Amino acid sequence: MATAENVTEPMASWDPYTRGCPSRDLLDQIGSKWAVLVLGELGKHGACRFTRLRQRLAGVSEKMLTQTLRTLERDGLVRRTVYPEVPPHVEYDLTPLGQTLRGPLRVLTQWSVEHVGEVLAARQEYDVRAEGTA
Amino acid sequence: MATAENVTEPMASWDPYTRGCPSRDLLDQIGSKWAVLVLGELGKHGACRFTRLRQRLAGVSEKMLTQTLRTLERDGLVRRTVYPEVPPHVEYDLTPLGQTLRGPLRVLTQWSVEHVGEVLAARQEYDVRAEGTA
DNA sequence: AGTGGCTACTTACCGATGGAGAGTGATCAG
DNA sequence: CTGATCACTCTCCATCGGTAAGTAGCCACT
Repeated sequence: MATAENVTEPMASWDPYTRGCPSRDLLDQIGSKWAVLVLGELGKHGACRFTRLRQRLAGVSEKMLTQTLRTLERDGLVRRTVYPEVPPHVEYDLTPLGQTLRGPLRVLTQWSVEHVGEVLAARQEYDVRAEGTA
Repeated sequence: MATAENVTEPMASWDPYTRGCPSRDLLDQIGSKWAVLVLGELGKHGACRFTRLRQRLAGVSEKMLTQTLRTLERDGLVRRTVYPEVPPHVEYDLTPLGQTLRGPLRVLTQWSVEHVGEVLAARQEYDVRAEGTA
């Protein structure tokens, strides 16, 4: 786990339940809407260009895709490779660190797909009860 | 608009990569900042009152805690129990469906705690490179 | 010569979302 | 009749996300 030497302590007291802890921010980032989908897509199909990624993640705006990729790159989860051609050619793929997130995110994604029916049902039930109360 | 068929449908074609798919919304919800922490906390320590929860999730505003709990309740992940006393007494705990999320979320949380050091290091490196470029 | 197209972004604008903090209602202790 | 408790609820403001248009460099077509 200790790959970094000049950085902060190995782990000691990282706790997402503490205000301002970097692990909370990180948890927020990796759990965010577009980051989950970008990482999932790159994990499944390997390296991908900007426009292709944009098509795969139906509904993402260019602004958000750029922003998400920048953050992921800065966090060392995604690698950005530029081929200096015309027209521009840029490819994105997962770093080894990004690879380690594939499992956790796949599990989460699968959960949402598997249980979305139950959740939808619960919502209807809740809404009906709420109307009765109102 | 509540027909039994569209609710109990097993899964068929639910895909978070599709725009407007309920599974994408759900994935977004369960991965959101406060939902992860609320579910994690209720999963670890069991039933909890509002004020106690607010203390444990250092930094959450009352508004967001209320909102998060409402959403989680509506989605059938959290149960809200009111004891009609004065002063008010409300307890929250996980439903069986909520329990099934404990695993996936614990894995994600652990990942962020374990790898936050590497990410912090990557950020520093990125920022140094960016300054050199600028 | 000029127009448009390709690709990967930026930028400007605006409505939606999230956070800080004060207010609310019911009841009882003092 | 003032203050305390608990779980909200409301208001105000800053930040965020989405939409759409602009940018840069080179090429093909007219």
